[in-house]
Amino acid sequence: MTRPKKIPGTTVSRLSVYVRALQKLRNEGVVTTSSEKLAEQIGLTAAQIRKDLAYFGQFGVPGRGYYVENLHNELSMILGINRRWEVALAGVGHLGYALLAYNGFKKQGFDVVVAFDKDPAKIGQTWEGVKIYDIAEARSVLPECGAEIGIIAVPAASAQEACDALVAGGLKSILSFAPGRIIGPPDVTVKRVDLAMELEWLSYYATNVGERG
Amino acid sequence: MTRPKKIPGTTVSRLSVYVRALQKLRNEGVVTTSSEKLAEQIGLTAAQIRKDLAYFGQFGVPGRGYYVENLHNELSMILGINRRWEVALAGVGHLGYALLAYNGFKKQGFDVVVAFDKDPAKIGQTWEGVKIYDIAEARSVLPECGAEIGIIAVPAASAQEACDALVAGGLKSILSFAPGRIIGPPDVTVKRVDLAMELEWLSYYATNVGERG
DNA sequence: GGTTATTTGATAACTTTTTCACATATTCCG
DNA sequence: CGGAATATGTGAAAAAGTTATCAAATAACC
Repeated sequence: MTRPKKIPGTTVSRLSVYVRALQKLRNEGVVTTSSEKLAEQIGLTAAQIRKDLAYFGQFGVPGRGYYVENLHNELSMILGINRRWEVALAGVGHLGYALLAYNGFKKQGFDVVVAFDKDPAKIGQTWEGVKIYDIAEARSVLPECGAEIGIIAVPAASAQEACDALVAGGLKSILSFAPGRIIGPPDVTVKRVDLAMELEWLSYYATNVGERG
Repeated sequence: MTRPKKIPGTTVSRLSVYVRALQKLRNEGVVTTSSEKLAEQIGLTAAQIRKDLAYFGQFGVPGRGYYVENLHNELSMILGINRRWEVALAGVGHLGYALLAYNGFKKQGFDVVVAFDKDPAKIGQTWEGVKIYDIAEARSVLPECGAEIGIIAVPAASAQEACDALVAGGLKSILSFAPGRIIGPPDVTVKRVDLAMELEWLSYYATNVGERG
């Protein structure tokens, strides 16, 4: 019903930014804002914001702007973050543990409820209230614990295996921190974050000064 | 000299992907490849790859393709990763420690050589061979240790302060993992990675099934 | 050594995304 | 209650980015 046109991925990304900005305003007790003010707060253009919102409906009041609380609720609903998401974590190395303990996830409604690893020394333990299972058990464990999103934080060499295991457990949304390509079935969304690549981006702009900044 | 046109950011991002793919081929002993083969390996179109490369020069041989080693070297040079980068880390919490210990950075030539924190219990210690200083000392410590890139892994509330400290120490390239906007001087490049936002992206596509995947 | 098969690099066509501009709707204020 | 001010939503224009096409260049083969 809320899908008359195809939504650009860039718009979806910005939706998160809008929600954050609105969260901040809401905490500060601000009742209304405008595309102009939001744009300045975020560092975008007002037209961009209005265009993005227009994909999903009409949320503003001409002459007045947007009601912060209302817009925040609407966008949260669109993003699907007006609820709690249970998350499964594959890989409890340094990075995995950091993600397990990361408050930013909980704060946004993402709860790691189960973890997997290959290391026998870790399997069976409970870290930060989260029990660690053998990744080979993902298929049987996952359906019971309600997790819908998976995070892969294993070394590149095991990433595809971890992905396969999570998919076998029924997950359809996966965020991978492993370098390298991971291939899943067409009905599974895999999003990658490559930390080293982000640094390479900086390296480029530091090397070719003047291109930007 | 290698800057006749303005390079799209998307192209720069893909450059990293190309370098990774070429690294892999090189390790496998492959001598030549083609835009077609690379495209299939990566999951792009051949035209896209040729277009991207065309921004920087001519690297291929008609009728033959690209010499893997040569192209890898050329692109590494363009990205500025044909050298070692020394990195300063602000924030040695869970995430900071994970980044400190992350092998993926070292593998790509990024070396964390110094760390900062506010916690008196950590200041003065050495973790993973990296000494931890008071963030307030960044201004004096940084110029001596040669770091050119900074990574911010502190809570959102301290992020701007950490950024200011790194900038005061002379850094011009900063990667921030803190949620929220960070503002630096115009000559400083700040790149953000917001982990929770990546999950929200998944949340959107999981909620609005059919939009993608 | 010439002919055929490849594959590039460049240009053109197309698509997507962003910006602009304004008519329209609503509030605010006297 | 009416007029001025404000800010939305949208259609059109501009810009950016992607895909398709093809002539030119090189290599492989006979």
